[in-house]
Amino acid sequence: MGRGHSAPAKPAEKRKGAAARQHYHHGALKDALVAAAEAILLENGVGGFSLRAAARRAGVSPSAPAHHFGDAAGLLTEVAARGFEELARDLREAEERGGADPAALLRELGRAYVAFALQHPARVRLMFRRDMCDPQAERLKQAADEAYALLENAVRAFCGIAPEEACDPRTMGMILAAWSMVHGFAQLALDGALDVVAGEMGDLDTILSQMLSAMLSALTVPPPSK
Amino acid sequence: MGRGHSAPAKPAEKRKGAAARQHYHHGALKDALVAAAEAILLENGVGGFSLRAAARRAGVSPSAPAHHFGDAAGLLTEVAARGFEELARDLREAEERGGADPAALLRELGRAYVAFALQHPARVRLMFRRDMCDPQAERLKQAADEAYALLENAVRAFCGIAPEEACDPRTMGMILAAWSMVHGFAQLALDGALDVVAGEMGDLDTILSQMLSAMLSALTVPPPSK
DNA sequence: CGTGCATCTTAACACTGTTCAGATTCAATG
DNA sequence: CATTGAATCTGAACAGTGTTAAGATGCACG
Repeated sequence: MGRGHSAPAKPAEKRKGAAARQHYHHGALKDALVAAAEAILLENGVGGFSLRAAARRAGVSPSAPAHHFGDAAGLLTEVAARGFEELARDLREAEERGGADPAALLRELGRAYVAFALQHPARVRLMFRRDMCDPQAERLKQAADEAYALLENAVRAFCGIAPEEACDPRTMGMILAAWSMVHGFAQLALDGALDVVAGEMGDLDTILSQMLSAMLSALTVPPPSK
Repeated sequence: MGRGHSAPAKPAEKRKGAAARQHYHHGALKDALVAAAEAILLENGVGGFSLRAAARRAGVSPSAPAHHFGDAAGLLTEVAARGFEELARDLREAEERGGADPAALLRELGRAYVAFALQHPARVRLMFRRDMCDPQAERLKQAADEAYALLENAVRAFCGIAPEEACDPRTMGMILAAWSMVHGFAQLALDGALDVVAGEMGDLDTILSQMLSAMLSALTVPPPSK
C-alpha cells in the first residue's frame, strides 16, 4: 500500500515528489526526513515516533537516514533545532507587537511562548527531551540560546539594565523567575494539569494574562529594602 | 549479549543470594518490579528503561510483569505515583520547617520541590511523561493532587484566604504563578539549562532562594489598585 | 569515457513490548 | 488430608524497533 502515486509526466528532472521516487537518489532526503518526522510528531505525538516510520514516509529504506543524521537522535535534534528557530521567530513577532512599554513586551513574549507550546505540543515536548535529541549539539544550543536571549533582553529592559551591563542578583532572580514561570506554565498546560483550573476560569490564554498581570503589577513596585 | 543461558541442571536451587527465587512463585513480585524499575531509572535514566530489563532484574520472565501491571505503562505509573507520594512527604516536612510565616513556608516548599527534582531526576522526569505512564490512572492523579494541594494551601495562606473560600482571579493567578515558577525552575534545572547561570552565581539552591526572595518581597506589596 | 564518491538498498543482529497456551504453586473448600 | 480452582509465572512466538555492514546505483568531474 502507499505505492499508488504514478506521476512520471516529467521524465528525468529533479522531482521531489513525496512518495513517488523512481530515482535511486532522492535528491532532498534530509529535508524530506525532517518533514516526515514533523508530520509523525504532529499525528502520533512524541511517543509515536520511529526512525523507520519516518524513512517509510519519505519513501526510503530504513537505513537511509543514518547517512544523513547518523542517529535517530540526530534527526530529532534537527527537528528540535528548527522548532527553536520557529519559536524565536514567533517571539520576535511578539516583540514588535509589544511596542515600547517593557511590561507589555514581557506580557506579549510570555503569551507567545505559551501559545507556541500549545500550538505545537509534540514538537515542544521533543525540544526538552534530553534522551531523544542531543542537547550538546551546537546546532541545537545555538537555536535555543537565540530564543532565550529575546526573553532575557525583555526582562533587562523591564529592569532598566543595558544589554551589556552585568546583572545584580535580584535582576538575575527576576530573569530566572520570568523564564521559569512561563516555561513551567507551558509545560503544565501541555500535561493537561491546568485543565481543571481552565474549567473554572476562562481559557488558558486569559488565565496566563491574569497571571502575568499579577506578577508584573507586583513587580513594578520597588522591593521593601531587603 | 554475554549472558549465557546456562541450562539449570538443578531445578530447585537456592543459588541466588538476597532475592533467592527458589520458589516458582516470587511472592512479592509487584514490589520487586517497582524496585527494579526504580533502580534502572536511577542507573540508566528514563530513556534506558525497559520492561524486560526490569523483569530480568527481578529474576523473572519477560511476561511476568504483565500479570501484575498489564502494561509497561502500568508499572511506570505505579513508580510515578510512589514518586508523588514521596514528594508529598518531602513537602510536608518542608511545611513544618517553614513554621508560621507564610512567606517562609512558600520558600521552603519551593526549595523542597526543586531539591526533590534534583535528587531524583529520572523519577521526576518520568512523573511528567504522558507517554510513559498513564496520567488518567486514578492512583496517579490522587497522588499528584495530594502534593499540589500542599502548594495551593501555602499560597492561600500567603494571600490570607481560608482553605474553603473561593479564590479571586488575582489570587488564582498567584497560585498558578508560584506553581508554574517552581515547576519550570525544576524542569529547566533538570535539563541543565541553568548550568550556565549556576556557574556565574552560586549553586542552584541559592539561585532559587534569590529568585523566591525577589518574588515574595515584591508580592508583599499590594498591587497598585487596577 | 571512465572513475570517485556520496547516496541509497538489502540483509542481518540484538533488542524491545505484548500475547497466549501451558506449567507450577497457593489456598480454600469439601 | 485431598482435590480443585484461581493466582502466578514460564516459554515460545510475533511484529516492530535502532543500528550496522556490505553491496548496488547514479551523479559529477577528471
